[in-house]
This record gives sequence, C-alpha cells and structure tokens, in this order.
Amino acid sequence: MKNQKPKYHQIIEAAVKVIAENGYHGSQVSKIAKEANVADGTIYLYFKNKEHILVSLFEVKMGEFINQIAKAIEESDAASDQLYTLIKMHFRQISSDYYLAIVTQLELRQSNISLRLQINQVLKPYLTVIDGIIQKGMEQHQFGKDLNIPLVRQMIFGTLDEIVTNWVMKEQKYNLVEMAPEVHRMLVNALSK
Amino acid sequence: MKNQKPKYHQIIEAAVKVIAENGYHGSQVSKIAKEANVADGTIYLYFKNKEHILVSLFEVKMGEFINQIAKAIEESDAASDQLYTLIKMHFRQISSDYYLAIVTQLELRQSNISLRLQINQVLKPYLTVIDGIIQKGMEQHQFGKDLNIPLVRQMIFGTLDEIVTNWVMKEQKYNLVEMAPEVHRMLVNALSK
Amino acid sequence: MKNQKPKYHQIIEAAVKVIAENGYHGSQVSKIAKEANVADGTIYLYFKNKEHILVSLFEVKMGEFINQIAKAIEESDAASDQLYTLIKMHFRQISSDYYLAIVTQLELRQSNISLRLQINQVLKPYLTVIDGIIQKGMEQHQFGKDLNIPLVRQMIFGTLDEIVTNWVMKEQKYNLVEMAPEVHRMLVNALSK
Amino acid sequence: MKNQKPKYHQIIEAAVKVIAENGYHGSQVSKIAKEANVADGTIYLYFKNKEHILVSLFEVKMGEFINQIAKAIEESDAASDQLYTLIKMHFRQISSDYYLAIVTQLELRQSNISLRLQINQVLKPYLTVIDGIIQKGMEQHQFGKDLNIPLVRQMIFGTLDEIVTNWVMKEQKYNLVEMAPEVHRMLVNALSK
DNA sequence: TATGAATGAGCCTTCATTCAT
DNA sequence: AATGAATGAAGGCTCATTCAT
Repeated sequence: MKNQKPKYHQIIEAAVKVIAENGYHGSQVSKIAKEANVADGTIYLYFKNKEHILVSLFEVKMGEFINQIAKAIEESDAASDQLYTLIKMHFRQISSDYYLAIVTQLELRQSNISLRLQINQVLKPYLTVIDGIIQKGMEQHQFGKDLNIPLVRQMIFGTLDEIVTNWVMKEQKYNLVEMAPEVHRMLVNALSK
Repeated sequence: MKNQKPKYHQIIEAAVKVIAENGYHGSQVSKIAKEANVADGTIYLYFKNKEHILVSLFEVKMGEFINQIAKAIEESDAASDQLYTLIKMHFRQISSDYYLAIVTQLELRQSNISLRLQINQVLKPYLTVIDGIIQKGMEQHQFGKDLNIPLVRQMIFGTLDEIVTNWVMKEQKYNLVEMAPEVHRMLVNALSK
Repeated sequence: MKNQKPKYHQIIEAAVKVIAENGYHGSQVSKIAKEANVADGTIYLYFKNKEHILVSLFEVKMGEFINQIAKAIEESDAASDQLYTLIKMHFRQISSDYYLAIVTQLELRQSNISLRLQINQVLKPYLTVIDGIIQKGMEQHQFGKDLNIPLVRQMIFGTLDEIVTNWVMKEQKYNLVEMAPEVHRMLVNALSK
Repeated sequence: MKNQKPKYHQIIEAAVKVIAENGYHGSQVSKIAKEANVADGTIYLYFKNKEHILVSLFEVKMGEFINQIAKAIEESDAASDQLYTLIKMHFRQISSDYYLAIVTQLELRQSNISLRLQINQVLKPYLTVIDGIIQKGMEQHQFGKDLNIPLVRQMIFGTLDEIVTNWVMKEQKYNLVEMAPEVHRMLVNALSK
C-alpha cells in the first residue's frame, strides 16, 4: 500500500519531522532530503519546488484529517451529535500527532501568502463539512433557524483553532480531548435560538 | 513627550505602510528606511534589530487598541454590555485602519516563532480584559457559574480573530461592524447556563 | 554499415534539432534523449559524455561538408575556379540546412575551450583544402607568388565565416549563394599580385 | 580620475584577470570579488547581475578600443591610409593586453545568446567606423565604386577577427603587428576595381 | 543492449547589520 | 545623531552521469 510512491511519502514524513524540530525557517531542503534518506535532487523528482513539498504535506495530512472526521460524522444523524463528533475528532487527531500539530498550527503559518492561500484551499472541504452541520442543525430545528452560516462557521473554526493552537503552544500540558464536551456545550448554546 | 522621539514613530508608521503594501517578506529594512526618510543605519539607533521594529509596532498599535477598548468598557457595568462593547470596538478599530489590519491579521503572522511569542505577550493585556468580563459575568450571574475561563477566552478571541481575518482576506467586501450584534448574541448564548 | 549504428545517428540528428530549437545552454542530455527516442542512459552507450556528442556531431556534419566541397573542387583545375567553387559550395550547404547552420555558426561556439579546440581539429581538413587552393594559385601564377599562406587562409576563412554568421543571425533574410560571385571577386583581387 | 567609481573599475579589471586565468565557466562571482578585494555583495552595488559585469567589461574596454582607433584614423585623409591605421591599431591594441585579448576573443564568446546580442550592440560603432572608411574610399576613387558595403565590412572584420583569434589561440607565438602591412595590402587589393 | 530513477556537486544573489565618517 | 557604502553568510535548484535491473 504505502509502497506506492514510497519516496513521495518518505519525503513528506521527513518534512513533518524536520519542520517540527527545526521550525519553518530552519528547514532547508537538504535537511529534509537527509532525513528522508534521499539525495537533494531526488526531492525535485517528486516535488516542483520547496513550497510544493509543504502544500503537498498539508494536502495529504489534511486530507486524512478531514476524511476521518467526515466518516465519523456519518454515524450520527443529529447535528448536535455531529458537531460533538467533529470537535472530539479534531482534538483527538491533533493530540495523536504532536509533530504534525506543531507543523500545521505553528510552523506552516509562517509561510508566505502564496502558500497560505493554497493552504486555505485545502481547508475548504473541512469548512464545507462544518457548513453542512450548521445547515442540518437548522433544518432539524436543533439550532436557531436564521443563522448566518459563514459567521457561525468562523466562530466554530476560530474557536477550535484557537484552542488547539494554545494547547500546542503550551506544549500540551493538559488533555485536549477532555475539553471537547465543554466546548461542544458552549457552541451548541451559541447556536440555539 | 513622545514627540521627542519623532523618528521612532516615523519608522513604525513607515513599517506599517511598507508591510501592508509589500507583504512581510517584501519588507526589507532599507525599504522601511526609505519610506521613513531616514538612512538604513538610523533604524538601528532606535531599534535593536528588524524583529524589534515589528514587536514595537505591535506594542504601540496594540497598546492603543487595548486602551481604547478598556476605556470604552468602563462605561458599562453589565458583563454582557461590556462584551458587546468589546466586540464592537474590536471590529470598529480594525475597520478604521485597513493597512494596520492587513499587517496584524495577515503579515505579522508570517514572522518566526520568537516574534510570535513576543506578540503573544503584547496580546496578554487584551486577553486579561476578556478574562475580566468573563469573571464579572459569572459574578453577576449573567453567564454560567462554572465557566472554564481560559477556554471561554479562547473561544471569544478565536471567534473574533477568525471573523476579522476572514474579513481582511475577503478584502473588506462587507461591513464588519454590522456583524457585532449577531456575534454578541451567539457568544452570550454560549456562556449562559 | 552506418545503418548498423542507427541509434548513434538518431542521437546526433536529435542533438542538431534540440540545439537549434533550444540553444546550446537549453539542450540538456535528457532533452536530446527524448528527441532521439532513447533513454538518457542509452546516450552513454554511444558517447562518452555530452561534449562527445557535440564533437561527434561536428565531425559527422563537417565531414560531409568538406567531402562535398573537396569533391566539387576536383572538377576544376584553375585555382581561381576552385576558390569560386569552394565559396559557392560553402554558402550553398549552409543555406540548405538552416538548423545545422544555427548549430555550427552560433550555438556550438558557446561551448567551452576544450570543445572549441576539438572543433578546430575537425576544421583542419577544410583549412587544408583552402591551403591547397592558395598553393595551386601561386604555382599557376594566378595569385601573387609570395603569399603568406596561413594569413591568406585566415582571410578567406574569416571572411566566409563572418558572412555566413551574419546571414544566420539576420535570419537568412537574403540569398546567401548570390553573394558568392562578389565575394569571389574580392578574394581573388586580394590575392593577385 | 580613476578614483571616480574606483570599485566599479576594480571589479572590471578583476573580471578580466579572473576570466583570462580561469575561463568563462570557471569564473564565479566570488572569485571575481576576491580578486577585486571586495565582498561578494559589493559586486551587486555596481552591477545588476553577473552578466552585467561582462557586458560592462566589454563596453568599457571596447569603448576605449574604438575611441583609440577612431582618433588615430582622423589623422589621415586617404581611405587606404585610414584602413592601414585601423588594422595596425587593432593588432597593436590586442597585442598590448593579452589578458583582455583572451577574454574578448575566446572566453566571452562562450556566453549565452543574450550576452552575445548585447556584445554585438557594443561592436556596432566599430563596424560603423569600418563602413565610413569604405564609403570614403569609394568617394575618393581609391576603392571600386559599387562595393556592397555590408559585405565588404564583413570581409574586413572577419579577416581581422580570424587573424587575431588565431594569434591568441596560438598563444601569441609571433608578432601580430608585423602582419599589418600584408593584411592591408590584401584588403586594399580586394577593394580595388 | 537498454532503461530511467537516483545522485550530489556547484553557484548566484539577497539583505540584515556594521562602522568609518 | 545620522549616514549609506560595504559586508558575507546562507540555500534552493539544475543536470550530467551512474548503475541496478
């Protein structure tokens, strides 16, 4: 399975590790190549340039992240339960890979505008999942009926992202997943009529 | 008083303009110096290094930002009203200086971890103001009584910050201040018992 | 015979095309391989290195060039007529293969000294043909009797080469072969007592 | 005098030396900087990029070359004498600076097309001087009256350039200036009716 | 013979900071 | 206090060549 494009994934995993340990600006292509056990030039057989490594990293990892969440959500019908699942999964996945959390929450945000815009594109499906929950909540009369969807989505995403970023910056001194019920309660309250 | 250091402020204002127009990575010290009508070397008579310009920029501008909000809040007694004032002022000040908004919401976030940590220090008084409102709301029984203050603060700040960032990235196509009532209603709901 | 090394010639023809279209510095080995429909590695079964492709190209093409001229010259006895034939053939052959003309007149001259020295070796038989005509002209008393042969040869070759290079650089806007009589008249004049 | 823009000329002189000794492709910017006793970065205060050093080198040196010749020519009235002066000066100047001769005759010709086109522009005034002599020679009835000026110019320049290049490649084993009378005699013959 | 994935040496340029004036 | 010319470290990327298959 993983044997398909093994170098491609080797390089991405190496990039996560190197960036987590050395920071965005301390992560030279040569360092990533060394960590991946390939020659510098080999990187360029799989990625157009350095930026492309980072975008790909985000695509692959965020793709998994979103797929996991989307699949888990399908198991509930109620919007409120789906929101709870989303929060819990979001926190759980971040907790389960600290290296990746550092990279996506802290380091990749130092990238230039061009990369940030591409990252935003990758995030879109996640925002769409959130929008879907809000929509369903309105239809099920679990949430207020005239919610401003983009605004609500920004509240949900902004809240989760800020909580996660704080947790990463505080070096994960506490259990992130345990926060889920309280966060869920507040967000549901916020959306109720 | 401050007028006795005219160059200091010239340089900071120049930095805002240059960064807003050229982006973080397009803002060389020499460009800032030129915009400020001083020699490159002069910068280093007022700032220890480039990072120090940016921290100072954030300190000065965020100091004004927080002072305005703190003063406005004093005029209300009820925590909910204070929260409304905070939201409205936050949005209003961002709206009133688009250049500054770009710099603080988008460009300065591309800085390295060291600068980001210093920026977080500067933000602390603002977070303390938010904490104060939450505390007061619990005492006044306007909000639930057992709120996890750091968590709530992260929700409030995360929500406002995400909304503002989206507004800046969407190139201010809509009126930000008009969002205040709806945001306020959702947040108060979230905090109610 | 030569057909038994089809790849060898495929590669040389591909090199001419690729260099003519992409310039010397835009002609990577991989591009030549692709144009020749062989793998990169195959090139090295037929040529020691990249430089060797270019020397071989020059040898093969220049060999044909010189043979044609040498054969044509044999048909005249008078040195002056032979010189006319040489000029006409030189211009005619250049005119007949614009791709090759670009490569030999413009692109291959960007090569390094080592390659240029080898190219000079390849040119020697042509220079010897010229020397022969000069010698014969002196013996036949068509030309002055005490000509400095190397100097005269440099004049003849330098003149033809400069004219051809200009024609190639001007993108062959005019008929090169029509220049032959005038060039011949001037050169014969130059060599007369 | 030379104190005007001293670094600019330091760098150009260093470039001539470094290129003559190491060849075009062995002349890294850092090597030129070291020879000029300046930091690598200093180069870029005076030249836009590496190519610009070479174009400037050619401009400055060729400018002097042409000025010397043009001035010397003014002292004669007869086209034939002017041509003799031109040949003698051309050979004399090349002989007087072997390093420069290597650079202009051999190394700079390895540059890419872009640089070569710029070099051709720099050469234009020299070609114009030659054209002037031809024109004058026709008016004075020293030369034939219906010469094809571009063609004649190509013969003169091609001849001189080829002779000089051979001399440089043969490592100046003989006296170049002594060739002038014979070359002059041949060229004048060539142009006579 | 033929392949083509992998290698890794090599270099131009930028820009924050210094320091002689 | 102010200047601005000079510094020099640092890194992304290309491409000729190799070698296991």
